[in-house]
Amino acid sequence: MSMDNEKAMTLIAVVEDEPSISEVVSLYLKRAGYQVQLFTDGLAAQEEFARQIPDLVILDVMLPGMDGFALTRSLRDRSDVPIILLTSRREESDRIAGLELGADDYVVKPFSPQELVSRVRAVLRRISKDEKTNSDVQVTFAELSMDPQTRTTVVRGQKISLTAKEFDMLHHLARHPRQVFSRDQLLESIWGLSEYIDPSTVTVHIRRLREKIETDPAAPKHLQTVWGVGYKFEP
Amino acid sequence: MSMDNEKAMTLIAVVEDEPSISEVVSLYLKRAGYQVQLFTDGLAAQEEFARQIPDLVILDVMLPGMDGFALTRSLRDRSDVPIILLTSRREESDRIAGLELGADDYVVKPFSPQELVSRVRAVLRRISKDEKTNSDVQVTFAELSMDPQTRTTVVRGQKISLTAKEFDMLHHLARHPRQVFSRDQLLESIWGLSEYIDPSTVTVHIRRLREKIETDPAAPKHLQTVWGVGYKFEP
DNA sequence: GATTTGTGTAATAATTCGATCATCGGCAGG
DNA sequence: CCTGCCGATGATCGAATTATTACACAAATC
Repeated sequence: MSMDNEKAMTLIAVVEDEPSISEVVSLYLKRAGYQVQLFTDGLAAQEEFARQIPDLVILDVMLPGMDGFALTRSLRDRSDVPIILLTSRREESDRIAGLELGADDYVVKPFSPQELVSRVRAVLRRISKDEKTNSDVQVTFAELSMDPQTRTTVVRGQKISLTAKEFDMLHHLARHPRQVFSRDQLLESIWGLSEYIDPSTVTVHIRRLREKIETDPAAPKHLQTVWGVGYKFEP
Repeated sequence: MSMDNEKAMTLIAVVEDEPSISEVVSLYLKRAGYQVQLFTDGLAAQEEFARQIPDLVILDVMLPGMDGFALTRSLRDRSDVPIILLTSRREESDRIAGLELGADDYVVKPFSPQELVSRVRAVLRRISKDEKTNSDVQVTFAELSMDPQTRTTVVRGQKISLTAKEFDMLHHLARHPRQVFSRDQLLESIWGLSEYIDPSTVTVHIRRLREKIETDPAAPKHLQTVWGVGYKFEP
């Protein structure tokens, strides 16, 4: 899980009166690295929003005090904060009404928390160039540049060829320079959870990458080992 | 295969009535280095859990005796043990229900045993990360700054290298400046409760840290001894 | 279908770490 | 002042972690 600073600073307000739902949602959002603020009724939320507007709002349409639509409208009067609506009805009309009022997305109950998290990511990315999750960002450093579009890699002016996995791994590390990743983290972000791969596989890939990009693979300058923790890319 | 102590000590309970499934699951988990405890019905599992709570529970939703949901609830009442549900239906509602009850992940049958192992690892990693709450807060003082993301430490403008344990310990102390910690407290927060370590080990680590961060290690300015009590970090 | 390339795993070697021990030095109460 | 703790120091040794190499099999290419 990539835990970037931007995310850690991202405050998400959840307005939902059913604790069973808000708890799970809160758990997943926190786990995804966001800060979460919970409200159980619309009026309380509105009061707080008058003080501070969060970076994203998740709103139940049906709320005590002040319903989601009204809150959406009142928020839109004052800001462009991204809004995601939770609707328990499958009514198309709800959807339309919500979107017309300025919501950015909506999720129909019952939903999986994971789906909600990905929508949050999508909206943030769309609205405020949240990028990150994007695997097609170009990386450019003094000695290394990678272009995911063409999947080409240039090291010290020399174009080199990387295999698929090698490219993905180096790209992931280079996109988060200096940040340390454990073998398991790398496995999860590059191979995913759908298959079990032995962590030592990461070790081997790192070694192969070193042979390709380091001037002295035995004393790596860029692909560094952090003992007992993992690996990191040092530009 | 990497056979670390942490894993060798990790006990996973599998509650599943179909032998064909539980056998394979058990085989793969053992191969991945975990200790496995098998149960074929919910009640038996619950009895055992009353005695000893394992490190992770894999639960079939459909069970004789006591179903997965009920067992999840009863477990959650007493502990935060990570739970992974096995569900044979693709029903969204099962997913939601399970997650609302506090399960950490779920796998839909039919699943590959490898995927299950991946998820086990992912859940365990997430949990152990959560436990080290605030373990990724940056600390910044006049003479010391530490960044857990990159695991780098800068003392008086000079980047120094700390080993894993050294970093964890200094970070813990620096995160709570001026607060005194006994050796036992430090052992518990940095090493955890799962293994017994001689308290004098802390002494040795403190000494090594002093050598690395103090201008005069014999007269420490930052890592101070509080006689008969413990140590503290003075900014 | 044969050959080349890519990938994961296993076995083995090389490091690094860190827990413990033994000993020394200093603080405090009698 | 002395003595009984507690902390500091230095060295050592086993264990855990990473590096390296070789190999098997799969997938892609010709």
